[in-house]
Amino acid sequence: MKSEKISELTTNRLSIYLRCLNELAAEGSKTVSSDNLAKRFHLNSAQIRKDLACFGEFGVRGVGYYVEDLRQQLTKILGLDHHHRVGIIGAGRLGTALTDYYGFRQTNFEVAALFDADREKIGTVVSDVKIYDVRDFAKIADRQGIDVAVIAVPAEYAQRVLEMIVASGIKAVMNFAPTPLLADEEIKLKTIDLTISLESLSYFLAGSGKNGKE
Amino acid sequence: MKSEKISELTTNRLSIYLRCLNELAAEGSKTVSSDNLAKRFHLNSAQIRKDLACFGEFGVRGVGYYVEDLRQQLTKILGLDHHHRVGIIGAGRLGTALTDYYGFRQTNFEVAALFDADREKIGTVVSDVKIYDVRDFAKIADRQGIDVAVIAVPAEYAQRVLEMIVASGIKAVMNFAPTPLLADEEIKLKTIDLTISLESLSYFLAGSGKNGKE
DNA sequence: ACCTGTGAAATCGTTCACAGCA
DNA sequence: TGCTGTGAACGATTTCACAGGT
Repeated sequence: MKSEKISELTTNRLSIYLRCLNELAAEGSKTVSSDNLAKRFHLNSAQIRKDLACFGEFGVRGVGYYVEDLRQQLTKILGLDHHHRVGIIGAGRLGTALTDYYGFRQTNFEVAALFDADREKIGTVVSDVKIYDVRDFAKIADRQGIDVAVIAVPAEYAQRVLEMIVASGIKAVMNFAPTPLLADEEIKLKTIDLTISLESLSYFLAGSGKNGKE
Repeated sequence: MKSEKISELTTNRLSIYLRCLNELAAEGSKTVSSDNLAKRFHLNSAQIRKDLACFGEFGVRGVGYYVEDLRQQLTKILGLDHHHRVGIIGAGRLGTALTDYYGFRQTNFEVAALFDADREKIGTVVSDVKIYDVRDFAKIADRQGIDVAVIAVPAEYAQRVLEMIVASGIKAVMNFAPTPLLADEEIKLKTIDLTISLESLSYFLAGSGKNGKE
């Protein structure tokens, strides 16, 4: 085990390993080797061993990893044994679609409240989640115990919304606005920029013929 | 200029530069230096010059880059001067939310058709886009000139849907199902895995106190 | 015989530093 | 003087290859 900085690339892969272990557990497998795991997605087995070695020595030489044991370890490492409450700012199409995104529930995240500036929307309910006035964000976030915020507003408001979120003491933010945001070091900000992904497809199609692959 | 392989990290940054150039052009700036661009997002100016140098010598020593010229060059390189027609498979919350996602229109992408397996949905219209039977995908895709597919179905169907898409001759695919998919080399597959992003936030909150940042 | 854990090598990406042109 | 384009240094990540445990 090494307690140095762990790269996000590594933790992202842990998510993938965990999913696979959940499947293996459901299928009744008792053990699995890194080679075996590597073949499922096409990864290198050394990478899997290295990723896991960041957190401890979970394997047994000559045998592999015990599926159930590793599953529990990864669940704990990723914090998936804790419940989180999510507030989504922006009750447009995207915000409401996310409200009942199955991935949230699956991952122990619960959408507790939506926020918008539109008078028409405030007070209404979407998928059992109430839409509040964005000006009451800090108050509601505190009252509801919200610890994760999702930014689903147009790009031009995103930075201001982020600042409001940070001011309310929330430390984990997911941003869907297609613009890079600036935040302090202690905030975990994850931007999902669909426009960049689209333009990446566009680039591929423009130069077409040449290689693709993820 | 070097015609070697260009990394996706580079083309992703081109998207960001282009956005910025569009703003600069709107503000009436005539020229901009790499140093100046670098300060807007906090990047290194050498990286910007290197990224651009992959595609040609666009700058002028002592001056910088001509905003309008570079804007047009990048638009062309990213293929944003071409129109694309999108088919979305899965007319659930996510699929329909994407249907009128503003980023599509902005980027010269047009959602031409939705596809679903649910009899109730087939034949109805969402935001002026018709929902077709997924079994007719190849036929409709061909008739409508669809060249980009979006997978917005549950994870367990995603691989099969991808194979159907590839079989119909489409080369660019965006996948929202939280599972890594396998595709041939000549297909450009971009997976946007919200579950991994969520688990990344969860990991951060679990080990909290320690550093965040994008 | 099999499989992990890990140094060492290879690859990929970023940043530095400066030559060279306007 | 100001700024680009780029080789060289640096840093991060991946892969190789094998020692060592069961």
